[in-house]
Amino acid sequence: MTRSIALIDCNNFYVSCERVFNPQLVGKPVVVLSNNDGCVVARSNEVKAQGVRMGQPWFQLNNLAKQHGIVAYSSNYPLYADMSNRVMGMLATFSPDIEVYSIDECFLDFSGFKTQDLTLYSQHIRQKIKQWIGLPVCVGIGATKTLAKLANYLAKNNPEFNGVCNFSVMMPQQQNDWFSQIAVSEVWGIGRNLTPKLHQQGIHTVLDLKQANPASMRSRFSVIIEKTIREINGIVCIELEEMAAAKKQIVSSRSFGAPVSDLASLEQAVSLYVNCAVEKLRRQQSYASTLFVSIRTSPFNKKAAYYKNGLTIPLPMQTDNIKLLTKAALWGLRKIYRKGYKYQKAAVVLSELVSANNRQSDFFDSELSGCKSDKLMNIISKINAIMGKGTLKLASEGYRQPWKLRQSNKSSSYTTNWNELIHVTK
DNA sequence: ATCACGGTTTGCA
DNA sequence: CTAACGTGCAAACCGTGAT
Repeated sequence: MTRSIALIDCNNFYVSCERVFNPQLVGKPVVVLSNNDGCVVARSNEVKAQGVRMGQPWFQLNNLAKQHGIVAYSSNYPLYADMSNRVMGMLATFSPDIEVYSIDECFLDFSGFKTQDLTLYSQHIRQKIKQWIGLPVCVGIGATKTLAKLANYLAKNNPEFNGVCNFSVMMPQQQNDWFSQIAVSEVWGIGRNLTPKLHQQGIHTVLDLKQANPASMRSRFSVIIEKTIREINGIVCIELEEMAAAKKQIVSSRSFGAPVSDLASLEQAVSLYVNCAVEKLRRQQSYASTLFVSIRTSPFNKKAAYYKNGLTIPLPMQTDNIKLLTKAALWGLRKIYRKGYKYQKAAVVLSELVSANNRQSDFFDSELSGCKSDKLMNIISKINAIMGKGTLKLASEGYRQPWKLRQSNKSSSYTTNWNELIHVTK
């Protein structure tokens, strides 16, 4: 049976979220910046038209921003996460089979639905999400996830589709016409490194890739590209994954708001990152076997000396205990710390994760795995979940945090914090 | 010659 | 006033020592 898979993608998601609560921004050039107000991570159409690239450092855009009056927001992740949950919750009512792919994208399996009805059904979905949440979305439909992604790309970039492109009702010849107009780099899984290599092979458009030989492309590149080619030809190789698989590795890394030289500040930052990683670890009910801690100076600063180092620490037992993990991380940090450098970033990685039911119990079952501290951990997690992140924390995180993120223009957390709701009326 | 390993780099979104 | 460039994950790769 031919499948029908839809990809629903929010337009310029972060920018659109800001516009919901600040409608004067509609029609104006708006960007949202990454952590530390470093790079552009979301652009309104007006900004894209100016040639601003995804991931471009904000400081490089000073002149252009002044010239065109570009409004820049610091990223407000609590707001975007909450808006995303609302969208996903609504989408789940339109099909029983759903994969939340990213904060702004979602696959719905419409297999078994009448393909002729899907375009109208998708228009209905768009209209409801606009009406109830305020966000604009586009829908792409195809026989595979890769085709759904491509259909979505067409829906986004060609007004004649009115936000919905359905390959399932399109003639093959017409599909190929579109494919011949889309650059191969737009295909899901074809990134900036594969693109020039494909160009060398004479593959420039999606149609070129569709007609390439999957087997020989596999031997030349990888199995990934073989799957991609087959998917463009309508053969499902990438299944819908309704249950998010447990992560094999959990990373918490962040750049500092200002360079840091003293060990004490690094210790605070690393403690916070361990906290953050452990929250994720416990949410997926896993235990870590090793912890990796690393620090580095800025690779961009040519005037100051560069230094980076990291250390993998095997843990005496599989654990989710924040005290034990913090202790290990700080021990590692002190090993790799060198005086006299301006550090810009630290990271904590938990790996060799095992899920709760596969966990090996410790023969000696010491206090570390025992009930006492586990109970304390559970209580800390619960209180933080109810009262807000960071309500309770280990003292090693520190009270004043001069190294914390720069966020010079963050909007209010309108939907997740009562105290910030007031700003809506100001 | 081949494998398992760990650590590092690459690639992608 | 100046300097200022993200994060998270997995797969691929690569050197090493063991078999």
